[in-house]
This record gives sequence, C-alpha cells and structure tokens, in this order.
Amino acid sequence: MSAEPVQPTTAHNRRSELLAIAAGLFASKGFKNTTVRDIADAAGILSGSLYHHFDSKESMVDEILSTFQDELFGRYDAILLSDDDARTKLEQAVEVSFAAIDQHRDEVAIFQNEAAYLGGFARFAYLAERNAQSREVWITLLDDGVRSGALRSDLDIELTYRFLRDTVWVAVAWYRPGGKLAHTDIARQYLTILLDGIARPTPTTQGDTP
Amino acid sequence: MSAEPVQPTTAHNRRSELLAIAAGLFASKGFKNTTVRDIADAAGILSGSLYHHFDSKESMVDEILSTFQDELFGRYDAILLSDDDARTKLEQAVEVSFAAIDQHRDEVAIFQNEAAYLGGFARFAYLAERNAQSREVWITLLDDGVRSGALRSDLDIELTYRFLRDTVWVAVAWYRPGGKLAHTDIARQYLTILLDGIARPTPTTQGDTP
DNA sequence: GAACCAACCAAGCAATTGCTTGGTAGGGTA
DNA sequence: TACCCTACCAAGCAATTGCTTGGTTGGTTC
Repeated sequence: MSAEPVQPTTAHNRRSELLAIAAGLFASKGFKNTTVRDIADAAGILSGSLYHHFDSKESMVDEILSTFQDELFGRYDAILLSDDDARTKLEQAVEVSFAAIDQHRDEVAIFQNEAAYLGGFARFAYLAERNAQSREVWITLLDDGVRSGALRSDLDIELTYRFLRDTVWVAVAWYRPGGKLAHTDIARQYLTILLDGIARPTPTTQGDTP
Repeated sequence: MSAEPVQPTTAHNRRSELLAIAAGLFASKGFKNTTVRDIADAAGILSGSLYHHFDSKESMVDEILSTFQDELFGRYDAILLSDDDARTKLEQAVEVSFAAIDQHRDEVAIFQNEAAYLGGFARFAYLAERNAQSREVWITLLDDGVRSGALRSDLDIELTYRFLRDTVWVAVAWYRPGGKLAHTDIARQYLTILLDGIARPTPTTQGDTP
C-alpha cells in the first residue's frame, strides 16, 4: 500500500530523511493539502510514528524553512561583505539564488507558496523578518550599482528590486535539475536579459557619469 | 459574530456577490485554507445557505477561474488579430496583463497559487489547456518580434517566454490598486526594463537584419 | 543477560471539514 | 386568497484531519 520505503540509513539521519520527504510533498501539493498520512505513506510508516520525530506538522515546515533560510542568508552576507565591485556582487547574488533553486528546490517552492499564509502565525514571524532582510540585500546592491555607475541612474529602485526578486525566484516554478540548461546557464541568461536593460547603454551618446 | 453583511443588491447579483467574497478569501488564504464557513461568515449567512447558490466549494473556484480566463484570452486574441507591428503587440499584451492584475487581482492570484494543485483534477483540465494557449500567445509574439527585427535575434525564445510570463504575473503578489503607481505606469516601467534588454540595441554597430 | 534506546505499530479520539435535509420568512403574482 | 419563488436558517451527518496513548521490535551497551 505504501510507496517505496526509503532504505534505512544511519540512525541520526532518519529525521532529515523524513524532512526531505515532507518538503517534497509540501512543495508539490502545498502545506495544507499535504496530510500527515501522506507524509507517513511516502516514508513507509504510519502517521502516528511521525510524532516520534516531530512535535507537529507545523514544526516540520518550520524546521525546513528556517534551516534553508539560515544557509541562504549566510551566502548573501558573504557577498555583501566581499571586496568585489557592485556589478559583480549583483551577479553573484543572482547566481546564489539560482543555485538555491537548484539545490533546494522544495524549500524555495514552499517559501514562495506558503510564506504569505504561514507568516500570519506568530511562530513564523521570522519569515517576514527574512523578507525585509532580503529586501535590504537587493536594495543595497542596486543602490551601490547606481552610485558606482554600473547601473542606469534613472531606475526606480523599489520597482527594480521587485522585478529582480520576483524574476529570480519564480523560476522555481518551472526549473528542474538535469534539464537542458544548468542553473548556472539560466542565471547567465537571466542576467543578460536583465543587465542589458539595467546596465548603462554601451558608449553611444548619453553621458551621465556622476 | 459575522463580518459585514454586504448590502443586499438586486436579486440576481447575490450569486456574483458571493463569488467575489469567495474569490477574496481564496486569493488571500488559499483555496484549501478557506472553509465554506469562512465564506458564509464573510457574507453574513450560514454555511449551508451557500449551497442554495452553488453545488460545491469546488464549483465556486471553477466559476471564478473559468470566467476570468475567458475574458483574458479574449483580449489576447484581439491583440494577435490586430494589424499592429510586433513590438506594439508585445507591449499591448503586457499592458493587458497588468490591467488584469489591476481589475481581477483575486482571480489572478488564485490562478497563480492554485493552478498547479487544481490542475491535477479532471474538472480543472482546462487550466492546463489555457496555460498552453498562453504559451502560444507569448511565443508567437516573441517569434514575430525577432523575425521583424524588433527584438534581438540571439534570444532563447523559450527562456525569454518564461522570463516574460513570470515577470508579468508575479506582480500580483505585491500590487495593490490605489497605490503610488497606476497599473499602466508599472506596465510602462516593466516594459522599459524588459525592452532595453530585449530590443535590439540603438544603432551603434551590430548589423543583424535578416 | 539485563537494561536501554530509537523507531515504529495499532487503535482511536476530538475537532474540523464539506455538504445535506427539512423547514421558514418575505416579497411578487394571478 | 392561494400560490410560488428566492434567499436563507437550524441541525446535523459522514469523512477527514492532526495528534495521542500504550505497547512492540530489534539492535546496542555495560
């Protein structure tokens, strides 16, 4: 009756194994649409047995999302602190984001689809904080880009930020690893489309060096 | 206990009134997270009374989505059939999309968030069809754009299509009517960012007219 | 070989869910 | 007056849901 019972690995990993299974279901069916019985079935155990590992279904998403975000923002911070120029930093941020989509597709999808709903609960208040933090990262990068002359000076930073953020993350809806394009290729192409619009035009006329 | 009982209008409109209330809840909380009691409360009636107007909760989303899509694709078709040049058509398609976000925010949001899940049911098979149809619209516009020389010829059409589609529709996540920017302004700005990347560079060198 | 432990089962409970059923209030119509 | 119709109520049922409880199993440790 149950799906493939994943092969038993070393003791301490069962927890993360179950989390990965749950993440896959949450991502594809939605949090509310996924029952604890669904998760248990996919893991080859009974639903009650899940509660040996986790307090609740809620704490499963909690752990999935918070773990992922901690890692992601660690990488953003590293970029911000580096010595590279503004344009390079912006490119790196985009690349890191696409790498996250590649390596943590389920987590990104869950965050994309459920953050608005989950954010309403006190327990998930950190989602809103992370969202604000993310905004600061992009705005900083864009501001630096404009100030350094790497980006056009007539940009509506706020709108451009949303454009950039949305454009990057929605790719999770269609990207599948192992496809024709690697995530690095997609990041490159996205950046090309983006920067040839955002970047200052090639020396034609238009002098606006600050 | 119940929220504001909407003022009674003429008889035949009660149905669409209830649909609008349901759409608002589906959009903000998600389909599965919205109970028939939620909808009834918001309308100031009891949950059972909804079934005087509708067969099921499912048929409510069904009517919401299919009605919206019929209208939207009518507009796309009108654009495709017009005599305008490729670039104008592309701009119009983007503008129509942003107008849809402005005038049917709930419907767009529901489609964005629930289509993947609902599409799994036979009843909502038309969602996948509409999706394919939408792809044809954008691909056609992009192909025409490249062929006519309005767009760069080195574009990965498939990737550009996804970029364009995603970019347009995710705006529903943050756009609120009555804000600083009208939907027409946003469409303009998006097009500027987009086209200055997509459109062939201003006559510098680069001769690639086919 | 006794004690311990992580991982799980078997059974079920309380709450929530979509939906049904039989009835009623009030306005319009002949 | 009699009839009908729309919009609703009151009560509740069957299924599903998250979660609990007490027990079992197989392996490891001392």
